[in-house]
Amino acid sequence: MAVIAESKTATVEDIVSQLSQAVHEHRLQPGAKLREDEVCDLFGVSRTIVRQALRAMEFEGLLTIKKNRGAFVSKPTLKEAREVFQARALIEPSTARAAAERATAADIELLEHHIKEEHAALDRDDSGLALKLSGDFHLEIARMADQQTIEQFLRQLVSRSSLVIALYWRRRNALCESNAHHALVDALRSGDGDNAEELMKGHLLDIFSQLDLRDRQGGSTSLKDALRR
Amino acid sequence: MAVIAESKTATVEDIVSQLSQAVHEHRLQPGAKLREDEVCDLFGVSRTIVRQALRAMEFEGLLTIKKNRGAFVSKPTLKEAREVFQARALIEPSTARAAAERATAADIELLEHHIKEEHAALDRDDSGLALKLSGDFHLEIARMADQQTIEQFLRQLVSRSSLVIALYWRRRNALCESNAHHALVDALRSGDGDNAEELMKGHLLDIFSQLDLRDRQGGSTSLKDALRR
DNA sequence: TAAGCGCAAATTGTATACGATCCTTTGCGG
DNA sequence: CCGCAAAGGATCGTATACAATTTGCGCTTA
Repeated sequence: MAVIAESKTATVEDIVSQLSQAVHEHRLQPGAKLREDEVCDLFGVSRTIVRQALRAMEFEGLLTIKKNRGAFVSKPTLKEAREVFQARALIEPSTARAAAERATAADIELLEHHIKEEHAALDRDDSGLALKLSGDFHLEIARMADQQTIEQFLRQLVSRSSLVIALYWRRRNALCESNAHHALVDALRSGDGDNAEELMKGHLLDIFSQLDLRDRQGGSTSLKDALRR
Repeated sequence: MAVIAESKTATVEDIVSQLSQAVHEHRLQPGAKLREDEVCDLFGVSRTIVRQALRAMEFEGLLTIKKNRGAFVSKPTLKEAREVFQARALIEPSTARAAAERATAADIELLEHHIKEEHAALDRDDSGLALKLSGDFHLEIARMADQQTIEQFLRQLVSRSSLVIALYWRRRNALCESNAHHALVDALRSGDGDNAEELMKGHLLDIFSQLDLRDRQGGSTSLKDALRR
């Protein structure tokens, strides 16, 4: 786990931030275990702080804490994966509409800068960072809509989306969704709420369609079945 | 329902549940302070457990923890109050539609039982309990829709709605919204998704229209008194 | 009398020690 | 050789002790 320790004592927020980013960028894969002592050593704090951080990430859906077993990066089930994107499809289109009606020039510039960074990350083959920036793009739109409650929910959904993508994405390399983001920015700039709403709806459907969310009859995950080929 | 200290050591969930219920029923008013030692004595556990419970309630939006100051029942601002009901208006209608398409006879019976309890509580002049049951009614519908992610969000929204109502409700005594709930159950029973969606939308608008936009100072309540009923 | 300063009490934040639980391994018996 | 059980180690859960911060009171002084 390539997380850098802080020179001075890290806060709960520092730990949550760094660990979250590691999950978002798929440096920590679903199922990975986070031992408390290990995190303590990495950040140079006591277990009290680490446990607060892990608990916070559990609330966000990033971790699953099993009693007396430890904290693990969540592994969303197929049902949860579908629910995440159903919820996003329910929330984000109208949020994009609201954003279009409120977007300032500075907002647009920020989004364009965001897309540029995303492209740069892809050019560097840093698909993990690109994925995180892609998520941040959606969050930025929610922020522009000036709906903090929705934004908070969306933050959780984007986090879980990252886990879903780690588990169910078909082609790991191709993340060619920047066109959709460009089109969205255009709609936001022109204040076209209808268009922004439709584009966002289509964009989410597009992502959804690229997930392999078919029922895997191996849901049993029986070891016997898995070994017989 | 027994409140006050348990004979055997209470768990974090016990404390969250009882404190949450106290907030939902307005026995704990927005702005009330929850001192850690006091909660410790009430439930007979150490501060470690109490702090976990308070932190969990903060994540749900019920409490606001100020560093080195303590935990207080949240006081949603006017903007937050609007956002809560805007979010509910966004989420709940489609949830009601999904529920209508999936409702079983047992589900309908449960909802009717719920309404009966709510009426009984109102007859007993226990408006606090009636309010909580009213919120649970909405959560029950989300559960019927089989959307756990949405249900989880709605749980937070219902919690915050309780705070909003405590602060901004016009007529504290009159909670005559059971008609809307009855109509909803009828729509759910007949599997009429369109109607359920419309009824839910209207119901939420109705509640929203009864909120008072003037600023109001909420009285503080003693924790001990609030938990003893 | 009102304002300002400072110390003490109360309250929360953090670290650590101890106890409980779970998993692995090892040893014995079949 | 295999299966079951007990012991040991590793890890987490809880309580308590100590440190840091805030708050409120009382004193002083203009």
